[in-house]
Amino acid sequence: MNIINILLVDDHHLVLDGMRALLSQEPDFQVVGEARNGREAVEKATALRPHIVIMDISMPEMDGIEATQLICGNKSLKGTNVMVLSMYSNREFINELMEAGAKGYLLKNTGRAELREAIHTVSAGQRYLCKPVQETMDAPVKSRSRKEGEGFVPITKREKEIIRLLLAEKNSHEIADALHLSPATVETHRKNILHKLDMHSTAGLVRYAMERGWNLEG
Amino acid sequence: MNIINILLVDDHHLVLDGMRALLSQEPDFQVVGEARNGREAVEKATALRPHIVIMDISMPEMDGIEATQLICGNKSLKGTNVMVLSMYSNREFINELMEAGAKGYLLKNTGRAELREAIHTVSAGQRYLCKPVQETMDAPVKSRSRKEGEGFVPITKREKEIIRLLLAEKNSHEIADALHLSPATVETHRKNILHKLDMHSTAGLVRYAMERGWNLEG
DNA sequence: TAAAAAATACCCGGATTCTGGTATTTCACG
DNA sequence: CGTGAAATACCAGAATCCGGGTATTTTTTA
Repeated sequence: MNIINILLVDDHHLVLDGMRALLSQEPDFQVVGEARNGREAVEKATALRPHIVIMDISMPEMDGIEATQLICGNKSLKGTNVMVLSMYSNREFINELMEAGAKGYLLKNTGRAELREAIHTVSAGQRYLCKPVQETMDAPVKSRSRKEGEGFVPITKREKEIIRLLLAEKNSHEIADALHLSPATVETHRKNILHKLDMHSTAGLVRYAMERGWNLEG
Repeated sequence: MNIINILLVDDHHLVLDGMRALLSQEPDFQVVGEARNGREAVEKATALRPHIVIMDISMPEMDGIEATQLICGNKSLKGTNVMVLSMYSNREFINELMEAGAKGYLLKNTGRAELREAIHTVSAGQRYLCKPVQETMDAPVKSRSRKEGEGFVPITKREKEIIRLLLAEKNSHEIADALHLSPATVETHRKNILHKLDMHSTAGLVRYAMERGWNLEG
C-alpha cells in the first residue's frame, strides 16, 4: 500500500493538531506539512509536492479559494490534488472551488471513515464530494445570474477594507472617516462590490465575508 | 495523577474526532462523551458529570452560551467546569460566557501545550484565559451601553427565524411573505432585536448570527 | 510607456431601514 | 385564571442604502 503524503491547511492551530493526530492513526497517511493561510499553502504545496492538500476555506491573508486556484493552476503540480474541507455547503463555494480545480469537497461534520475514503479517492486524482454537497449541486438552480465559467471576481484590497468595516457595523459615513475618504467614494466601492458578487444588500456582503473568515484581519 | 474526564462539544464531527485523537495522546485525559449541540451538551453533562466540558460556541439547536448557562447554573453539577473553545475573541462572547459561568476561554488557534495546561487548570476549578482573550478583556472599553451584569438577552424563536431570513439576503417585505406576516410586524421584530442586542444595523445582526452558527438551521 | 485596473468623487431618485412611538391578541407559566 | 412575555400590526419622519449613471486621478502591469 502506497503512503499518501498530505498537506494540511487550516488557520486554527488546534484543528491542525487534531487532524494530524487523527490522520496519524492511519498507517497509509503521512502528514508532510501544515499551512495556516492560503499564501503558506501555495508555498508549501510547491515545496513539498504532496499527493493531496486538505484545504480549509476561511483563512486570513489569502482564502482557500484563491489558494486552490493557484495550486491547481500550477502545471508543475500535476500530481497534487486539492480537497476542500469546509463548514459550509453553499452553492457558490462549491462552484467556485470546483472551477478552481478542487477534486474533493468534504464538510467538517462528516465522519472519519468518509474522510479516509475521500483522501484515497482524491489523492488518486478522482472526484469526491460528500453527500450534502452532491445534493446542493443536484438541487435545481433558481436563477443563476452570474453565468457559468465566469465565477471568479477579484475583490480588491480597498474593497476588502470596506467590507471589514461593514462587519464592524459602520455605515458609509463612518467608513469614509475611518479611511479618510469621501462618503461618495465609499458608496461607489460598496456598489461595485455588490455588483461583482451579484448581491443586493449589506446582509449578503457580511455573510459572504464571514464565511470566508475576513472578520479577523485578512 | 488523577484522570480528567472530558466532555467534548462541537457540531463538526471531524473536529470531535480530531480533538479526541489529540487528547487520547495524553495519558491523564479521558474523553468520556461527545455532544454535537447545546441541548445534547446539557444532557450529557448531567448524565456523565465530567470534570470539564470543552465547549464550542456556534452550534445549531442551542448555542454554547445557553448550554454553558444551563450547565453552570445547575447546582448539582458543581464539579463540572466549562471551558470555551471558540474561533472568536469578541468582548461580547467573552463577557457573556464568563457571566454564564465558564471558567476557561481558549481560541481555536492556540497550541496543544496550552490546551493541556488549560484543561488542567480549568478542571481544577480555576480560571484560564488564553492571551488574546486576556488582552481583549484588558483593553479599554469604548462606551459599553449595555450595562454590566445585564448581559443576557433572550432572543425569541420568532426573532431567530427572522434573523435567519436576513442572512438569506431577504428584506422585510420578503420575510413577511415567507412567514405570512405583515411587513410591519417584521419591522417591529427587527427593531426589537436591534434594541435587545444594542445594535444599529443589519450588518451587525448578520455578524452576530454567523458567529453563533445560526446560518444553518438553529 | 501605453493600456488596463483600481481608487477617487459626484448626481439623482426610489427603496429600505432605523428610530420612536402605540396597541391588540395570543400563549405560556405560575 | 390572571399576569407577563411574545407575537402581531400600524404610524410617521429621518437616515441610509441601492441602482444607474459619469468622470478624473493614481497605480499596476503587460
